[in-house]
Amino acid sequence: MKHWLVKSEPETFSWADLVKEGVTAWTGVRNYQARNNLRSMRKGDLALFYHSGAGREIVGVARVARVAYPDPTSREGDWSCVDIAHVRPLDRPVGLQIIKADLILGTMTLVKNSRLSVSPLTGEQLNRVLELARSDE
DNA sequence: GCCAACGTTGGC
DNA sequence: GCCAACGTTGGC
Repeated sequence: MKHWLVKSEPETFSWADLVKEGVTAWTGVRNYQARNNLRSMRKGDLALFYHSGAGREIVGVARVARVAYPDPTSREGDWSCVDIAHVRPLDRPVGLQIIKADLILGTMTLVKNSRLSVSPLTGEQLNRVLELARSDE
């Protein structure tokens, strides 16, 4: 199974919005690399949910509920979206500063290319985030 | 609010 | 095909 990180400005679409909706169409991606990542997703893949801008932290775990299909919000161009389902919040959000300072997480695509809205995660990175999210230190 | 990084566009 | 100009994103 592959793992992912998806990113959204909380003012636009927040974790709370996802919790409220349960499942949402992850539309509006207009970047080829991000689109190709969407198309590589398989049903059931886990995706960490990151708040960019205000927040700058990973706040929850989501799951791919439907594989890529044509983005209904796209009027031209070859764009895709997937459906994302809420799974559970992190006990403790993992902030960008923590991520950058961490040996394992420092190599995340989020750090290297902060603009990419859909990026892959290694299993090691996913597990590390979940570990830090439940740590009390 | 500023600026760096990145992607896209268009002139040549 | 190259590269300068521009727009967007996101961290600070």
